[in-house]
Amino acid sequence: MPPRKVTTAAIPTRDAVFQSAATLFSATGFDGVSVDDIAARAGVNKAMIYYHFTDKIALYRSVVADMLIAVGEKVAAIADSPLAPLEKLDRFVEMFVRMADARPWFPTLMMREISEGAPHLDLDTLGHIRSVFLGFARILKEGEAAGSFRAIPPILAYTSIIGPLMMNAARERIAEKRERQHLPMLVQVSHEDLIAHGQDTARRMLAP
Amino acid sequence: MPPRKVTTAAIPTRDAVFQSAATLFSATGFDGVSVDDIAARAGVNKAMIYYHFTDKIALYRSVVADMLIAVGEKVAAIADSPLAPLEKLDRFVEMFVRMADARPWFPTLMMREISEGAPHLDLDTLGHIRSVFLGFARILKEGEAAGSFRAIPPILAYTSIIGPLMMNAARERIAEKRERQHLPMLVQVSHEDLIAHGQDTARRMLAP
DNA sequence: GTCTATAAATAGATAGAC
DNA sequence: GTCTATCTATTTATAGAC
Repeated sequence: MPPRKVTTAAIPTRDAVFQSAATLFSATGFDGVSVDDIAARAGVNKAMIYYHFTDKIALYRSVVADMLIAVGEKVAAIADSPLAPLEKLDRFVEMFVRMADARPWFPTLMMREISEGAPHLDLDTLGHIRSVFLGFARILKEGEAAGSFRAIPPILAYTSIIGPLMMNAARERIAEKRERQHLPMLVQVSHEDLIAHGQDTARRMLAP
Repeated sequence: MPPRKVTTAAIPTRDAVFQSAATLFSATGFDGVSVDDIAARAGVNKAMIYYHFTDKIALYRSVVADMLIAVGEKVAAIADSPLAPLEKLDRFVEMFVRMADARPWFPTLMMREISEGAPHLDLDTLGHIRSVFLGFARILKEGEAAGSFRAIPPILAYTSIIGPLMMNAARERIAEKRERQHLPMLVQVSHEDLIAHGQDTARRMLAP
């Protein structure tokens, strides 16, 4: 199956709006961003947003769906691969950190939606979220059956792994912001260290 | 030192506003709540909010400060206690879950602030956040010196422990919301299970 | 596809009577 | 301390010219 793309790659104005929206929504959330802000940052006229997208919430959902579909496909690919469960676990952690690096708005945006009870997401989008979790749960189940992992409620294992990764990614966004504002820096953690720590913690948590 | 209280216990209107604000801000964030909403839920007139608090952001900050000061004091008490480092770690996890139970808005509100880069918090409030972290770091350092814990960057240990706890607390709020809306329920995790899991994961992560 | 202008609703905040 | 009424600014969204 070819990777599904929500953003079609040849509509410059639409893409500019999409990128601007993704950045701004992640920085201040759905209510914290005005359509004027998005248009200004994209360098396009506000009316163009309503031409290319239905309305503000549709634009927001397309940003979220784009991320979730991409992550869901990667998780499924890892779960379906012929790797050993322990290796799949490592790949899952690494994939998550890399994804957050490639789409810096992903962790902050998801953290906010989770903390709000996902009021801006429709059932389709919630289905994408569930797909990511189900892919992870498959890895867990396989490892448990193989005796590589001990039995843990999947939701606890899931939040224990992605919770820290999301918080650290969000911290990174804060650090960038502080740098721009010339405030005292926070302690920085490299992506390699974060991956190694996440993998190590996950393995320790799931060791029989 | 007696526990400092931000809410003075004998001003009914002010307290009603405070409680209403705490609930609503945690549900939809600073921008997602209108002063009208807060007044309506508190059953008081909107003008009273501006009488008892300076403005919307001052009200928000007093809600956040109230939570952070309480948590900071509890962490400091644990760090200062004569317990062994491993016991302190257990107490820290338990305290965090109980606090989230007593103040259901705390984890969601903090998750949102973190994910937004804390744009609504002043330096005083950020200092309270830092106090909580520093209390935890003291426990970590003591355990490291005693040979009970291996060396881990404190910020990684911190996010690895509170990240999952916050995500699960936020999940609980979502579950309540779905129940009210008669949607299919999410898997529930009891507080006791959550505490046990958090303690176990923390011990495994820090084992030498 | 892109722009200007504007409608319609809602937000935070305050003045002033009681 | 509490309420009514209102001011001002901002927001989402659209109509219509080009």
